[in-house]
Amino acid sequence: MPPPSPTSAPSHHPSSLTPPANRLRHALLDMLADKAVGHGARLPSERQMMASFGTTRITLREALTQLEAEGRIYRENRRGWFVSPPRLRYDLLACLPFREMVESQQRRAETYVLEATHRPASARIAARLGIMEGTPVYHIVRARHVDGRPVLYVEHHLRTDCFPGILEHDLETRSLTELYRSHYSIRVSRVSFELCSTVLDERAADALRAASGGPAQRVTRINFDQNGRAIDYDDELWRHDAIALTLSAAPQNGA
Amino acid sequence: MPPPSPTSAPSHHPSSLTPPANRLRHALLDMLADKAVGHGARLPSERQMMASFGTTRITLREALTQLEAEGRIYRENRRGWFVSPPRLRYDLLACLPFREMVESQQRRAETYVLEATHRPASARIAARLGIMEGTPVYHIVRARHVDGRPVLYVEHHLRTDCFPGILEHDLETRSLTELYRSHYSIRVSRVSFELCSTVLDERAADALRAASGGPAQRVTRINFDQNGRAIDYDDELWRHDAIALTLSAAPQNGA
DNA sequence: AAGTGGTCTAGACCACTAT
DNA sequence: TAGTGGTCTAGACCACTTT
Repeated sequence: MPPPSPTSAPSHHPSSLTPPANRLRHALLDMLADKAVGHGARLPSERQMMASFGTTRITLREALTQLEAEGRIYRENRRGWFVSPPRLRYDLLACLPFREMVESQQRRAETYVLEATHRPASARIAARLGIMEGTPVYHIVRARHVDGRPVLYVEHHLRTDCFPGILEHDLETRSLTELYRSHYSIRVSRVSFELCSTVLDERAADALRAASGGPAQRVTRINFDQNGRAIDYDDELWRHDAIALTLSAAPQNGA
Repeated sequence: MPPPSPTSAPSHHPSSLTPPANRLRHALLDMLADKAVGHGARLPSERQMMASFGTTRITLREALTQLEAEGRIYRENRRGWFVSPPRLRYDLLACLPFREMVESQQRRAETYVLEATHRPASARIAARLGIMEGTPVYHIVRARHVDGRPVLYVEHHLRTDCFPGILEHDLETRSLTELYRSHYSIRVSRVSFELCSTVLDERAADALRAASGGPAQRVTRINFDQNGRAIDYDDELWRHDAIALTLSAAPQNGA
């Protein structure tokens, strides 16, 4: 690879066909692949990379942002750039508790409760749960880590009439669906998802040590019990490079 | 916090508490909401906005890129910025043909065939179809538009032994699954998805009048017939602001 | 031909993290 | 306190789209 020609006299280097940003991207890809930069490893500082690749901050950052969008690297707010670990596979219909899902893939799970209160249901939440606006619902907010990296910010909204006193339980260790079954005799018999790609809002970004506005995958989910009643509504925001959603089922068309 | 006095005498405007980029974002949001800028409407040119908001090109572009990531606006390559129409709802298990899905939401569908050939299966494709690497497969590439906007780039890979001569049919008007049934007596009885957020590669970007590297939602799909045999493998790249994936089913856990 | 977005240069200051 | 990423300024040239 040619030395990063210093400012003047770029002369006749062979590889100067591709524009700088793209060359930069490939150079970075080489760095990710060739070296022993394992998953989660930190990249050199931007100023170091700037110097070693001979570019501007802005151009470098564009290349980094591109790789971030591709899901190959990620950043922690004001802390630097890191190599993305392989995506966690999230089987939507397996409905495994988070810990089991993570551990079955030989990875380590942690959960932190950020909030566990009740509050009146907003219009949106009430609509999804089929209750009156203003009815109290339990509001549980958690951050979940994989191998020490915070990747998921969830807000759960539970019908209080279904789960009286559920906030008293240990919500960092136990799975909600397991509590539903063991303490309230409620089983989830149908789930309804909506998925779309967005960005992290400030609260989520905060919990994930990310920059607000970073790329995210939203997974919202409504759980129904054996009587077809909506019992809770979850709003999940994942760091977009951290998961691959999977799904296998029979199609439901009448044809 | 001292007002971020922008160079020359902007005087004493009240809203100078928030940093410029965020103020800009809100100003743009106002523009999207307040005015009669309907879905698909074009935004003013960057230089115009630069002037009217009193910022730099780079700062402006950052705000625009942010709104793009949020799915509120999108860009067409070198043509400008546009207001995103509402997301198309894509029910993964309904398995409706594209045209029906779109038209049932009161929108207009168009399909263009970009390629219809056969070629030896790559290792990845062979693995997904359960065939030997190098076995020929049909390769169909299509671009699909909603209300005149290209939003989906798909590559289909079909087992040639299942669908001899399928390339002779009209692939712009007819749905593949309908052809499977009517001409080959093959029904899709199971589907398997993998979803993740990525970026548009050059070919997809080209077909979607987008910039390569723009945000995208990948949906890959394997269809199985009534005998459990993988019959085709689709790789879909959507403009990420164009869809919301939905899904409703019974969970599959044994518990 | 004019105007647009895409890309790039060469700096700067600030808030925050790490030491 | 030194170094980091986050943000911003003030320009420039090019390829492409549109008129």
